[in-house]
Amino acid sequence: MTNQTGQAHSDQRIAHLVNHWSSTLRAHGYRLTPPRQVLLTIVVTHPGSFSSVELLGIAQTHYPKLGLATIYRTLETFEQLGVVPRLHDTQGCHHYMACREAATHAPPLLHCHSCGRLEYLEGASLQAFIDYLIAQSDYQIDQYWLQLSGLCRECQ
Amino acid sequence: MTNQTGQAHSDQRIAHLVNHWSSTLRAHGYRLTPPRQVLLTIVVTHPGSFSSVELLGIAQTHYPKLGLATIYRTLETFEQLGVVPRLHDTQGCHHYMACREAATHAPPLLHCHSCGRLEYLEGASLQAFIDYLIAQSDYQIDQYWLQLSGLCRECQ
DNA sequence: CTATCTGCAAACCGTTTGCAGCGTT
DNA sequence: AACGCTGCAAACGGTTTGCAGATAG
Repeated sequence: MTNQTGQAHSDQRIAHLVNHWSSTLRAHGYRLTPPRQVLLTIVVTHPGSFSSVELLGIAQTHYPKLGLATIYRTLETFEQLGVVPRLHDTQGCHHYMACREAATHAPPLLHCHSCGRLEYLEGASLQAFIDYLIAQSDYQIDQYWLQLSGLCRECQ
Repeated sequence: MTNQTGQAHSDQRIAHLVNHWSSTLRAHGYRLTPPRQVLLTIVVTHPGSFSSVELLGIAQTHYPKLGLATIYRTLETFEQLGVVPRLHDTQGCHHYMACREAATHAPPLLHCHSCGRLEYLEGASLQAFIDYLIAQSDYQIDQYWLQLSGLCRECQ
């Protein structure tokens, strides 16, 4: 789906996303610096999840003097703007990330151990089920986290 | 449900759990040392989730010279034996824990921000739904994580 | 020109490990 | 009496922070 007919498509799509998020950055008063451009492009391009250090490695092939502190600071603003969700998340957790079109909250994720591929699970039945769970519990739920891990079709 | 008619019940239940897990420890060749007894009782008694440092604090009121290293080491064996599940977990994550009757894998959890209460979500519909999701995806799922956070009835 | 952003290096904080002595079995 | 377990303190690794110079707007 990505490599046979779709290379040009994919490039367009990436360019579109980079544009979109660049505008968002600007709209929120952030400057569009080289480090941010580099990181934005990587994050939008990268197919799987990655850690801060992996991201640093990739980024430095494009922009050698980039440092870890910038990775963390940038990732934080990206996360706030919805460019990137955090895996596991909340209270002291960290690590993997991946890109997405537009998000307010982290949707359920499918994650492959082997190749790092990361996909979003979407669909009415899922949301309906979560809603059902929330209704069933007498909790006032403000955030949930569902993540399934295993091997994707190709890695099996 | 816990405090009006149930105090004696609850005490019995706790004693039973402590016994049960003590036997399990012995059966696996672990010694029943004071630190382990103290930690086991706390973990079984404590209503909500807790971090390693919180656990240290509680434990030291019973056994002052207990150190953090022991907390971590004990928590690890407790986790392996199924005494305690880990919140968030996998690949570098850490933090909260809570007690449970018997477990092979972490079941879905309901977590209250405010009081730290932690409950297990169980029921056929949930498992059925997870199975459905797993079947739907073309992934070979070997682990999943579902956690809902919010305010419990009392804290709302 | 100014305020934001960056790289560098040091500080931090939760967790792990090495080791010598202690205590369960 | 022996071996597993513990406390202490040092090491570790990921993340954050302070600061002075660089640069987008």
